[in-house]
Order: sequence, then C-alpha cells, then structure tokens
Amino acid sequence: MFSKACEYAIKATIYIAQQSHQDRRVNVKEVAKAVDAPEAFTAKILQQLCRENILESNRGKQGGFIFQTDKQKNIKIFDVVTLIDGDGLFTNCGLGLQKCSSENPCPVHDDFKEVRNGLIAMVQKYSFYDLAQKTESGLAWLK
Amino acid sequence: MFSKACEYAIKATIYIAQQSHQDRRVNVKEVAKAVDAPEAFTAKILQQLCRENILESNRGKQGGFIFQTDKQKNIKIFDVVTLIDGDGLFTNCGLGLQKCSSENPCPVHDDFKEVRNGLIAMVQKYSFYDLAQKTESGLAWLK
DNA sequence: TTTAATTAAGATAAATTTGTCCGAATTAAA
DNA sequence: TTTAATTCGGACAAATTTATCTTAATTAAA
Repeated sequence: MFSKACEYAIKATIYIAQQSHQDRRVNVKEVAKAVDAPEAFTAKILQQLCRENILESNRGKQGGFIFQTDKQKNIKIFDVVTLIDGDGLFTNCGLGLQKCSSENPCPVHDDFKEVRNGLIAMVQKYSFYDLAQKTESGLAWLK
Repeated sequence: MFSKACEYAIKATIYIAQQSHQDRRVNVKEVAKAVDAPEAFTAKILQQLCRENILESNRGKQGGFIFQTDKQKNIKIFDVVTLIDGDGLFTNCGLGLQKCSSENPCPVHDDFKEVRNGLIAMVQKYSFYDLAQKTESGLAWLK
C-alpha cells in the first residue's frame, strides 16, 4: 500500500510530534529506534520532511527535530503520503489504465473508487496532533 | 496498490477469459497488445498463471492461452493478487508494524482494517467470468 | 518431413526502491 | 577555543521490481 519510506515517515512524524508536546528535540538515532526503522534511511526521510516544511531541524549539539504543535493540527497522514509517495495511490486507476474514467471505466472502476474514497477518508481523518495524543496516552503504538 | 505485474495479470486474465468464451486461444502478442503491457513481461506472468493452474497453455502453431469457462466462475481477482503479489496487502499492518493487533494497535489500526476489508470485499466480489462479460458487453475496458 | 508459430525457461539488463557511508557544516557545551 | 554531537548533501551499494533476450521444446500446417 504505502512504500517503506512512507511508513517510516508516518511513524517518525508521529513520534516527533509526540516528543514535541514535551518540547523535546529528538535526534535521528532516537527516532529510528522508536519506530523500528534503519537509521540512515530515516535521516534521509526526515530531511525530506524538513525541506517540505513539515518538520524543523537544528544542527549541532542538542540539535534534532521538532514538529510545531500548531502545525501538527493542520497536517494529516494524507500530506505525508502525498509528499513521499506522490498522489498516485489516490488518483490512479486500480488496474493501471492510462485513461480510466466513467466514460472509459476499467472493470472495477466503481468499486475501486469506493475503496479509494475510504482510504482517502482514513488518511484525512486524523491530524498528527491527534495521532500523537493517541500514542502518548497508550492507545496506540509505533512498533 | 497492486504491482505492475499484478495489474497486467488481472487485465490479461480478463482478456483471455473473454476470448475463451468464443473458444479462441490467444497468444502472448495479442494479449499484451489488448491490455497495453510489455510483451515479454506479459509472457512471464502468463507462465506463472499457468503453473498455478489458473490458465492453460498450448505450445506450437495455433497454440496460446485459454481460461476454462467453468474455472472462470470460481476464480476472483483476490486469487490473482495473492498469487502475484502475495497476501501482504490483505494482512500486513498499514504502517508496517511487525506485530500490529488489537492488543498492540498501530495509530490507524481500526480505520485501516475497515479500508482493507473494503478492498478484500472488492477483490472477492466478481469472478473473472463476470469481469469478462462486463468487458465483452462494452461496459468496461482493458485499456 | 520440413517449416513456421508458438510457449517454457533461464540469463541478463534496466529502473526503482531501500539502505549505507562519508565528509562538510553547524552548534552547544566543556 | 576546542571538542563532541548533530544535521546536510552527495555518492555509493544492495535488493527488488520491471523488462528484455536467447535458446530449446513443442506442435499444427504446408
């Protein structure tokens, strides 16, 4: 469904959101461990999330990543998926037809659309603030 | 969502089912053209579908592939996806947690389960016989 | 019997995704 | 001011997926 990079991105973003609630910057090593992802690969992904202004980073001693709390409330899984994997999952035909539409539908057009709408609803349902709270309160886990 | 190989497999299987309704064997070249897929790659995929006894093939002049009509009625997209991509899409955690469960749920566990159940319902809804009919009657297209 | 059309199987290649490594820049603390 | 901890950026490497090529086996038709 999502790429590995995207799974790591989502989990890492939730973890950083959570730590940011306590004003803790976290470094790559800690994040990678917390979400059970390879460290160097995680670093690359966090870089991408910073470039796109989802996270903020600081170099040097005591440096690390933060996710501003007010920003957390406006950003959803949808945004991270779109950033890392692109929007193909949300827009492409389920069978890969170049021009699938209601006029030229693939054999599963309508049913797939429903599934996809469910998926879109899911990734737009929770903000990272919500997801971090859920995890903080012990109702969910990142590994 | 599905791999390229899997998309090709589904479309090719529908096309062959359709032609088999008229007792036409079809060769790789024709299939690949009909579903807009690379020929040699399609050949590999059809081989796999034959090995797993979904399709039947005959070598030599006038050879090609068929999909027995009675078999078409028992086989669903689900089976082809499982064969080509494995069952990960239907069983793995949406965020890749090794041991995601209701006791140790990922942050989107319940919502993802719902989406996934919709997906499973979709791939189990139609048999290839149904899908071929839909396509034959001009209600759907393979490219 | 020969030939042409076909699939089977294995090797290879290209592209993409996943993952690592290293040197440079930055920064707080010793 | 030096040192240690950190991110950044680029190069590199490994694994997987996608795709091609080539040769052998098979088979119907000429």
